[in-house]
Amino acid sequence: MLSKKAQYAFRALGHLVEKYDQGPVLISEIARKKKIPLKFLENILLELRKAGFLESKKGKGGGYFIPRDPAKIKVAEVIRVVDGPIAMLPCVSLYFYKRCKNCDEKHCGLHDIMEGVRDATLNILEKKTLQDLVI
Amino acid sequence: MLSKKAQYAFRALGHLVEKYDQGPVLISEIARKKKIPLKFLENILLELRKAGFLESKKGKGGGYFIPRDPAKIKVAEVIRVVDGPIAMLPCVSLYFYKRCKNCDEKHCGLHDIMEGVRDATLNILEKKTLQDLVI
DNA sequence: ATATAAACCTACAAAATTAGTAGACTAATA
DNA sequence: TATTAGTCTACTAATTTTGTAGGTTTATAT
Repeated sequence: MLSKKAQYAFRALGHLVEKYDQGPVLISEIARKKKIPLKFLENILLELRKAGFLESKKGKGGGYFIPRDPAKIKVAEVIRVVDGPIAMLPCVSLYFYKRCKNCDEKHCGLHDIMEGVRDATLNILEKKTLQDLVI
Repeated sequence: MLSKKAQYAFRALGHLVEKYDQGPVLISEIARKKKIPLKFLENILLELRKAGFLESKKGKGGGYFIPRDPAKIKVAEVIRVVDGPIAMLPCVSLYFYKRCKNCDEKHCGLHDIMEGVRDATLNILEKKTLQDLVI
């Protein structure tokens, strides 16, 4: 399951995609429109900005905006930044790999199964982008 | 990510698949061989038994065993019992569905994306069985 | 019968993670 | 220089995860 934080992040990003190229959007507007706790959203947007998915502008007329083509920002990337690993086991994660304690990956059936699941999942999430958030 | 509990569950089930049709296996043996905390494992096996994936026998010569063809018990079923939902969003879960608050599933891009992920994932996990845990 | 073996069961506790809040700080604009 | 709006750190509260304790029940062997 995606965390609430990740779900909020996608809701906010969806809003910003709709306002793409229309200048900065206030955090408070996003919070109100999308019913997201304001201070929580602040932290989330900050994190997304530090990861390069968003840019911001301070002071009057400021706010957040998507700084590049939303169709170039992959859903998989966003999940990794906000929630961490996508895979169902550490030992099959591409970006957060940790070897299994007490189990040999070469002879572990679960490992192989979850490798398959990871590939099937990433096959979708690496293709879908922020643009796909709005219909 | 699968919880530790689920990972332990699969490790234990793998051991029991290897001992399939060889009579009951002691919890303590599984715990020792698979390096799983004994009392935690007790609870896990109990849960698996109540879900019908295992049977047990008390007293001397007792223990746990798989009561039917391991190739008939799906990995997806086990995950649902131990960890709950497999889907990445409540609103696309088949067995643990909850509608989205503040978002219309008909016009939610994330919903559609995660529906695809769910299908791709289940396509694997509904086919793989306990038999696939051992290689 | 009785001792022993082994699973059963409930409840609890500790640790980790997630969700959300507070409040002072910095930068941009008017 | 007042106001607007994002930045940042740290904290708290809630929930979930990961275990543990300890007595109860049931089956077997002597």
